[in-house]
Amino acid sequence: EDKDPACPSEPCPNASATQTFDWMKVKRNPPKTAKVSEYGLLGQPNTIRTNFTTKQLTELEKEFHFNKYLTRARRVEIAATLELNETQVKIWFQNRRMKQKKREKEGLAPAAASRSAK
Amino acid sequence: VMILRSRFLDARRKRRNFSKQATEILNEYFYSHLSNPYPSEEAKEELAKKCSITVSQVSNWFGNKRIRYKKNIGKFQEEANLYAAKTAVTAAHAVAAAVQNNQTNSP
DNA sequence: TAGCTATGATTGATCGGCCG
DNA sequence: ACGGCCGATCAATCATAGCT
Repeated sequence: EDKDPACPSEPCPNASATQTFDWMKVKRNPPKTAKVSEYGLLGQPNTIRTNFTTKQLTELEKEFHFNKYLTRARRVEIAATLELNETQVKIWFQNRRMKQKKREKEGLAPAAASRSAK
Repeated sequence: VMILRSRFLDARRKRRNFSKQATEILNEYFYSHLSNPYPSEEAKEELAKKCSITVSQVSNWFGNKRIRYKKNIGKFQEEANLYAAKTAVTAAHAVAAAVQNNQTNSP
C-alpha cells in the first residue's frame, strides 16, 4: 500500500535516531495582511493573525447567507464597511465555504449527534 | 480584547480525549510514516473507521501531531522509539513468516 | 483545590494546483 | 500572465481534560 522509496546508504549515527525530514522544516511565510507600519516605526507588530471582531463576523456571516460567493463590487463594499482588506474578505468567504462543506458532510453520517445534549 | 469573547459561541468545543487504542493506532501510523506523515483521504477514512472517530478528527489529529512534533522533536523522542520498536517487531514477524514460507517451498 | 501540561478543535492565512 | 477558487495544511490560540 505504501512504501518509502529511499533506502540509500544512510550514515545514520544510530539506527533509531529519528532524522529530520523535510516536512519538519516547512515554514510558512508570515501573513502579509496587516498594512505594514504606516509610520515605519517598529517592524514587529504586524505579521500577526488578525482577530475579527464579533461585529465583523456577524456581518460576514449575514452576507454569506445571502451569497455564498462574492462579486468584486460586493467585496469592495464589505471590506470598506468592515475595515478589512479585500483579501481578508475573500479569504473569509473561501474558508467559510469550506467550513460549510465540511459541516454538510459530517452532518449526515453522525447518528449520535443531537443538539439536545448539554 | 473582550470584544472577542464571542468565543463563547463555540460552546461546541466540548472535547473528550480519544480512546487509548485510537491514539495507539494513530501514533502507529504516524511513526511508521514519519518520513511523510500525510495520510491520503483513503487512509484517513480507514484510520477513522478503525479509531471510531470522524475523518476530520483524524485530520485534526495529524495536523496537531505534525506541528507539535516538529516544534519539539526531543519531547517525542521516547514515543518515537517506542513505536519504532513496535513496528520493528511487526516487521520481524512478517520476515519470519516469509522465511518459513520460503523454506517450505523452495530449497 | 490549585497549577501545569496534554490534547482536540477552531480559524485567519499560506501553499500548490487548476481553470477561465 | 492574472486572479479566484479548492483542498490541504500551517500555526497560533482557545478551552477543556487529566495528572501532580
